[in-house]
Amino acid sequence: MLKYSCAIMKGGSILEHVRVRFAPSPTGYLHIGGARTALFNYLFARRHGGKFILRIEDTDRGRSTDEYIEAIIDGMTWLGLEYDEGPFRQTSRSELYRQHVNRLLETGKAYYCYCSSEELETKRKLATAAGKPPRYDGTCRDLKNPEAEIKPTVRFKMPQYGSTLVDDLIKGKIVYENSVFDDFIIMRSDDTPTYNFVVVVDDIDMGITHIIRGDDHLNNTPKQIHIYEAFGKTPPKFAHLPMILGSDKARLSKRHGATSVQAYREMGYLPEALLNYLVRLGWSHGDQEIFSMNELIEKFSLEHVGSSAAVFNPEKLLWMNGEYIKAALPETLIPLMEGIPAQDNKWLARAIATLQERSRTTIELANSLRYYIDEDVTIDEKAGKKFLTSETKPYLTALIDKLTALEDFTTKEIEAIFMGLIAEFGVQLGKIAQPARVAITGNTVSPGIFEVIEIVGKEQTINRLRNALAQI
RNA sequence: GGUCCCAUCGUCUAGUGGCCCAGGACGUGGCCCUCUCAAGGCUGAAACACGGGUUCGACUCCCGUUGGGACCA
Repeated sequence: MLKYSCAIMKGGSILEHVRVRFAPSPTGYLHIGGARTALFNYLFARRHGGKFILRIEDTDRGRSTDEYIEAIIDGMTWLGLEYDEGPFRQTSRSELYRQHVNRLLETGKAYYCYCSSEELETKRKLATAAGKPPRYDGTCRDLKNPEAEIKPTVRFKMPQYGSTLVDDLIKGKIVYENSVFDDFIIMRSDDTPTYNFVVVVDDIDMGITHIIRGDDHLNNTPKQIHIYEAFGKTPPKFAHLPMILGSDKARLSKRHGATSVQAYREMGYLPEALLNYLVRLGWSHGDQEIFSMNELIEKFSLEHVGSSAAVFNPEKLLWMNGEYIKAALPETLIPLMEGIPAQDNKWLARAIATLQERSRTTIELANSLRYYIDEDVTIDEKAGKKFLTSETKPYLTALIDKLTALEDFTTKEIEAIFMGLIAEFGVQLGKIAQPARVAITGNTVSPGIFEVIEIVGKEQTINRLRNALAQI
C-alpha cells in the first residue's frame, strides 16, 4: 500500500505539498457541477504545484456502475483535467476501512450499537411527534455487557458539549453546537462503512491537504473533523463551493436540460469553452471573461470564489463556445467535423475559416459546411420563389458566361465579375448576389458570395447555377 | 421539523467603508457597417431584497425580517 507524506505547512499559510482530490460517485455521467468541482481542484493543484487525485466513490454498489466510471474518466480526459494519481476505487479498500473502524473501537472513540432498526424507528417517530429533532439517544454509548443476539452497527462517539469550528476557505468561520449532533453510524450491521467515515479514512490515507467540494457537504464537515481528531490527525483545509442551480434556482438537474459533460460534447461544444464558462460560475478575476488554461492556472485563487450559488446559463455558454470557435485554428476543427467526408484538408480548412465567425457550435459549423460539399443542393422553396425569377434570370445567365470564361478562379477575380455585372445592368450588388447565393447554396444565408464561389469551385458553381436556371 | 449556507441588472459577476446616483459580460432594444447571415463598432433599458442599527459616511460591518438553497432525517 502506498503511503503518502503529510502536508507541511510553512509560515502558517505557504503550502509545501498541496494534495487535492476529486471524488465523484459513479452513479451517472460526469455532470456540469462535478466538472466544475474537478476544475477548481485541478486549478488549485496546478497553481500550487500540487497533486490532483481522482478517487471514485463507489461504496454505493447498487447504484455505481463501471460504465459510469468510464464515462467520468472520459469526460475528464476530454476536458483535459489530467489527474496525477488514481483513479482509486473504494471497493478495493474495504480492508482499510475495517482496520480503521477497529482502531476507533479499541481506543473507545466508537462503540457497538445493538439497537434494532425498529427500535430506532420508533424512537425517531416519538421524537418527531414531540417536535424534537430525531437524534440517536445514546442507548449503547456506555454499554458494558452487550447482548450479542443482534449484529451490531458501529457508532462514532461525538462530543456532547461545546462546539465545533469549521474554518472554511470560502464560507469563513462556521460554528456548530455539538449538542445538535448524535453518535452517527460509521459501519452498518452488514459491515459496510458509511460515507462520512470512508471519506475521512481515504483523505487521511491519501494525504489530502485541501478538500474542495460542493457546499452540499458543508454540514457533514463537523462530523468529519471529529473523525480526523479521533485518529489524531489535523483536519485538512476545507473550501466549500456554492452549488450550480437551474433556471428555477433549484439544484441543477436533468429536468433543466442537458447537464452532462458528454451531452455538451455531442452538441458541438469545445472543452476549452465549457471549462472557461464553468470557471466563471463562481470565480472571477475582475472583469475578464476569457481565460486560457495557462492564465487560469496562474490566476486562480480560492479567495476570489464567490459564496453564493450560481444559475447555469446555457446562452452564455453558447456565446463562449462561439468565441472559442472563432479563435480556433481552422485545421484544429477538421477532426470535429462529423459527417463530413474526408477532403483535401487545405481546402476544408479554408471552407471552415469562412464559417467560424458564424457558428456557435461545431455541429452548426459542420452543417453549414454541407453546401460547400454536397453535389446537389436543394433550393429552399421560399428563397427560390423570391430570388430565382424571370427578373433575375438574365443576371444569372450573364454570370455563368463570365465565370465560364474566368481563368484565375479567385475571390478577387470573382468579385471583379460581379462588379462588372452590376455596372452593366445598373443594379445594386444585392440584386445579383442574392439570386446567386440561393442558386449556389440553396438558401439566402451564407458567407460572402465571392468566397463561397471560389471554394465551391468553377465546375460546381456553374453546374449549380445552370440547375437553378432550369428551375425558373 | 432541526441545523447550516446564501442574497448587486433577467443571468454570470466587479465591488473588501468614501473612487459607485454602482463597472464588465451574456441576453435584450436602437443605430452604423453591409451582397445575405454573422462578426465588428457605437449606443439604450436593466440591480445593491426589506427594516433597523454602527459610522462623519454604507453595496460594503452588525442584528432582525423575508426569500432561496443544502444537509439531517
